[in-house]
Amino acid sequence: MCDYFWHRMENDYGELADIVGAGGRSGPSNTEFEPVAAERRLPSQPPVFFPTRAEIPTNAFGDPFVNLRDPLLDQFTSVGFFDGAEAMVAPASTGPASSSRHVAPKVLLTGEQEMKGPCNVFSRALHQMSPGGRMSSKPSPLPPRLIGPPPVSSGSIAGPADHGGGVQQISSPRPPGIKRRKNQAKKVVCVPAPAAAAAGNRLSGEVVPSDLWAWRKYGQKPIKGSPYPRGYYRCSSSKGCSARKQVERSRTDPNMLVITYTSDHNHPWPTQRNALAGSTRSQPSKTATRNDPKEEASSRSSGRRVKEEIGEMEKTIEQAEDNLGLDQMIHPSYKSDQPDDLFADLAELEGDPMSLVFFSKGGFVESKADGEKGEGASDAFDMFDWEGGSS
DNA sequence: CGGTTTTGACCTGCGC
DNA sequence: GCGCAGGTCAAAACCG
Repeated sequence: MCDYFWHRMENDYGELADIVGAGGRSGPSNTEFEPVAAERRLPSQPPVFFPTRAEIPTNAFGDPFVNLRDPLLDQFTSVGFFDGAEAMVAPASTGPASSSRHVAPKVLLTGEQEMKGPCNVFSRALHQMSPGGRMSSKPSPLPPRLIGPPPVSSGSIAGPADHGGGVQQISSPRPPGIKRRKNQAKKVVCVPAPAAAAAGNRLSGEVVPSDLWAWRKYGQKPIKGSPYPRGYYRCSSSKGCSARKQVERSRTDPNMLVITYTSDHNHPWPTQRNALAGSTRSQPSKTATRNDPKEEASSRSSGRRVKEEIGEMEKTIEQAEDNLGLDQMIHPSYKSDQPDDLFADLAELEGDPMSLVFFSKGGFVESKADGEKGEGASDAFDMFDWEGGSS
């Protein structure tokens, strides 16, 4: 019942807003997922640490990753991380702290390997991952491919072998009823939907996870069997880049976003974020689907609040980025049994630059289970549970 | 002006 | 071959 919670707080708030918002409107209501509680989520000193990109191993896509179970398809697959994630936001604990439980994720590796232990162990495991995505039997100091401007090959970075060779392999058969169009390299990332958006606020869905690359939305489709639409994005950093991603809410847990990356980038990391016109829509366009005016007004209000809070955090983060010469930041690791110790624990982890953030959602998932949220809704989290043994 | 999102239409893979 | 569903295109509108 754990999730990693890397939220990049930048200006492209609208990227996933529609996926999130659409789900919030049509999905089950989760009233406990109120807009971000600023005092809990946004400490005066954001607990962020800044490993250099050279310290993060990457796969053939140039992204850090491990293999996790695809929560949508119930399969193991290579999972990329939001290496471009910047700000992190602690999940709002809706239940009493004493009943909360923070658990580090279980990392499921290709080849039935599993790795248990604290997040720091996980981060070390990342060190040992080969760029091809398989767990190396021998620890290696650093993978050949490093984060940072990746080498640009004449063709794609990954190369043909990466697609055909099953780098992003799936180790279990696809369940019936879910078909896949092509045997295409994919990596799936499961992240919590922003809390405010999960509450059904379309406009407050601006608080969205993002990554280093610049994406342009080119389509959205309703998916059969799912109440949530799927958004289609392609890389807009470079013309001719075939990298794409799909974003949709998890069917098993509407509070989770499932982001599927396909193809690879054929260009270096963008040195500058796309904060261009049109990318920061604060309100839906005239052609956008309109909500109930009341709902919309309320959403706008809460969305504004969240955005203001994010703005403060963003300043600190960007300042840190400048100091370190980074385009983006990587999150630290976190594991705690007491959610209130969150930021204190983060401070203790500062010495480990390879640590990655894993915010457990266990506490409030449990509290939700006591309420209107069914147990089944946390399936996606169970898969990542270190200690629950529920996977 | 150059970027974005939205959205209906069209294309295409897959199962029957 | 047909139909369905997912994926993509492209025009229109929006945004800074």
